[in-house]
Amino acid sequence: MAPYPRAVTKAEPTNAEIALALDELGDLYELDGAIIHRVVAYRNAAKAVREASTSVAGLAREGRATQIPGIGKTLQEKIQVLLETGDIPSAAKLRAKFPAGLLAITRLPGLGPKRARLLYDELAIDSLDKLRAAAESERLRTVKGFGPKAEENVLAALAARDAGEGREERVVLSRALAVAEPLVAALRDHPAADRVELAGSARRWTDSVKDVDLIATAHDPEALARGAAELPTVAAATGVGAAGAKLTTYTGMKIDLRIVAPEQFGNLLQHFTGSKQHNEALRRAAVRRGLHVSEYGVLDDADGETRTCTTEEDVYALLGLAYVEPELRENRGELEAAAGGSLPELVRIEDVRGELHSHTLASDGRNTIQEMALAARERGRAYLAITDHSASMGFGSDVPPDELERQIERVRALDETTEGIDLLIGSEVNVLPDGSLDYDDDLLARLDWVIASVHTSFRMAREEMTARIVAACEHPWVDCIGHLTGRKIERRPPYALDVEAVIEAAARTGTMLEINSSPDRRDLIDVHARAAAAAGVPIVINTDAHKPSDFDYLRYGVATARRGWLTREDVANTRPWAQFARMRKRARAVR
DNA sequence: GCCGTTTTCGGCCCGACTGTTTTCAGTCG
Repeated sequence: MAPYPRAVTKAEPTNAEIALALDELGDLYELDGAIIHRVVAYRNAAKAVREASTSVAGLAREGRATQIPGIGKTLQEKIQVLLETGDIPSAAKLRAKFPAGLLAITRLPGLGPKRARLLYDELAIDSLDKLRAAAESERLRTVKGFGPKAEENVLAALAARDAGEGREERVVLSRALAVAEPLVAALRDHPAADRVELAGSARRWTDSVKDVDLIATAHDPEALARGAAELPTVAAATGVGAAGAKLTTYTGMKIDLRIVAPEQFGNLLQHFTGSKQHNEALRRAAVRRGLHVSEYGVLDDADGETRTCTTEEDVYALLGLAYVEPELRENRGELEAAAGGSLPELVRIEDVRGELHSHTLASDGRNTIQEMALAARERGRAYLAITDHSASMGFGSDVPPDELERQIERVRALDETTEGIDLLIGSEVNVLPDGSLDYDDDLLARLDWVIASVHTSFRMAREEMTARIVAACEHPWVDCIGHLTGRKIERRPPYALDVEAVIEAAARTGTMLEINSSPDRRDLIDVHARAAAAAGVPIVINTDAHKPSDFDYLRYGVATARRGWLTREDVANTRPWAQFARMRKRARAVR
């Protein structure tokens, strides 16, 4: 596979495609020996484009891409040329200068752009095969800066690559937490432990993680490290000592445990929670105040003293910043907000009062209405909508109209006799490829609540898929769109869709958008949820429960909402049912 | 190449590790 697949020519490159072009250009400039800050500027811009919630192509066409942080006049122009011609001239020129195999060499561990370029200039090595041959015949050592050890490392890196090691293997957060949370609990119970905290991307509640970072303090650090290595879920441990241990669980999860002195705990936890972008931006802001932040403390230029912090709050306070919740630490404006006192008060799990997406035996759920109702009530939900699949679902999960009629009666009857939770009858209706629904309007009108979701024909063209979902938004009996993009984390990309256009349609029609909490969906994603809420679209956090324990997925949906800067106000189902009911499109139309 | 409660020019996050060197550049996270 080519490292940078050329997009098929079409009018509107996606943000991901533009980001890929910028990343490629950064890599090529790096090989060309450009100063590193220029290269970094391209990579920062690529990341900003990839995360942008609006169409960067659209912005660039209007000359407004510069409003994305990290994009200036030059990149605005380059993106514009990319839109017009399908390529960036400087990239085409550099591609001709450096063979594609050179990039593969820079991706080997231990060989960066500088050393790869040196081998190319001195020995004309422009492929992994030539590199291997040169290492085997001991010719690498003829180049200044390379020795026998370098040859050995190159051959080891190539062998590891052939064995398929070092693949960027990320696991969905729920799988990582299933391992990490019991491990944290066990370590907290250890007699030598004082504090044990989850750090890293898991603490920021990212969609998936590469490994798990734990930070601890202990009055007997070595005993805690040994205790960690001896836990029953741990298959292997290395570097076990007073500083911590590197563990591998039987599930293959890599765990990095660091044990530090209590006075540095805040600095370490802040550093290892990340993200890289947040920490870099934090340090840049600190430098402007004459302060230098590292994992060990905060060095003050004024007196040459390094101050350590027992808590993260202290680290942020030293820099004149309000405490930033881990979910916000992605350098998406949180530092400016922390400096200006305008950080949002994020929605919490206990704020969510109702569940508006659940399945029972009538479709593909595993339990009765009553079992689901009691499970929801047990978890503190004040209302629950039963929303089985609609008529065309297939695989034996479809609910024909006459069956839905009976389901309405069943839910109404059970609601009469069930204390402590309001039961509502709804449906998760399929949006057919032409944008229509598969129940008649008069049946949909009799329900309390309708979610419309796409479950078929995922591979439609972007324009058609957008029109399909916008049509669903415009339907008078659709209250909410379910799992908008259809992505499955690490397994299935989102379908081609103009999310901006859907958000606009939702705002215009009074349709809500769901954050589906299923840990492999978390869809809306954070940046889309943020954009939707900013556009005034009410967000609903649902678990899409198919069995009682699925109600516990709520924390993943809430985490996505928090990563999207949402407050309790932004999330519609933080309200009691009576209040929520009036926000539904069907209620607004009647009034 | 970007960016500005010191700046429109001159900076650009911080530290560990490695292998090759006589003091450090390149790589990595």
